[in-house]
Amino acid sequence: MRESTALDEMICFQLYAASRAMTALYRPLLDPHGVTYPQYLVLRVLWHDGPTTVRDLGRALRLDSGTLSPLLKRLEAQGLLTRARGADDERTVLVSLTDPGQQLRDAIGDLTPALLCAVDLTVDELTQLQHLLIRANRPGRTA
Amino acid sequence: MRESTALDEMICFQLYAASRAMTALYRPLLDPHGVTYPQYLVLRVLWHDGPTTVRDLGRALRLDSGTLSPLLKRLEAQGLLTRARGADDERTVLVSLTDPGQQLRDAIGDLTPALLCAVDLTVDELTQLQHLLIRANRPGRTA
DNA sequence: CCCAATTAAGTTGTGCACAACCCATTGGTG
DNA sequence: CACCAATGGGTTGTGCACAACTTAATTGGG
Repeated sequence: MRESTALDEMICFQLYAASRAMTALYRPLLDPHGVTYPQYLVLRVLWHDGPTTVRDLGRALRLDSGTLSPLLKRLEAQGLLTRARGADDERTVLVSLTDPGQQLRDAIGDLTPALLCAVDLTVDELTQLQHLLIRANRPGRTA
Repeated sequence: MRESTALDEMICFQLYAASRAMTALYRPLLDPHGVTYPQYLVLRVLWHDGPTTVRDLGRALRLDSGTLSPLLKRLEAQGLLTRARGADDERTVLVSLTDPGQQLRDAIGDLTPALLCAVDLTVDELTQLQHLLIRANRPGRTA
């Protein structure tokens, strides 16, 4: 049967499908607040770390400026954050939350319970999955 | 520290990051053949199952016609497949591989080895990950 | 000091993902 | 037969992801 249902292919498809299913779970929870899942991830970094450069946001989320620039522009247009050129280094742009951006943290609240009950996994299995994914995200030999 | 690095959030981000990292691994392998990762998934279904309706492709890949229609149109423009309205049911469209589409299977070959050595996981861990993802893709209580 | 290489953001173009819609065909049911 | 809900596929609009490129600022070496 050749490689029709080979191991790696299955894992890769499951990963791809699970990632899309996960954002689909977040959608109805975030939609009322007017933000998407990637936007929510950016906000989480800002809630946790305070004002952050575009470069550091990119490092944290593994996204480049081609993705972040328009995304941040949309969040800025919503009044959730501001962007300002760095004083010391004019190349950098520092992203800071506005008051509405800060308040959104409490408005959205903790999404954990809603998500946990939507997945058929125990807490142990989730922890296991998390550790495997973290290791999977740390590639071995890129060459 | 509130829910700044909560369990579910970490897993969801790891899933999101791992999925993107995975398609990034496929990109250089598929690029020379002129297909993307989602296009490759469609081809795999066709290689495995033969002519398939758009509806069944959507069920297999968990994608709707809004995603599949333009994707299939691009594969058709490349001469890799053809689309034809069903004879019995005029609503359905049957997707069939052309000869070049069939030959691409051998041209691309088995990508497993290249992918395995790019991930820092043992075969056992990959199997474990696969089973967890399969269960994660089977949601518990949607309501 | 000056210039080349590097870095930080942004822009452009392509393709995926999905919601919201449209339309034609189908398969009942009255 | 007439009607009507359901189904299959397509289109439109928005946003994400990324490659490739551009521009401006910075840094380091001669």
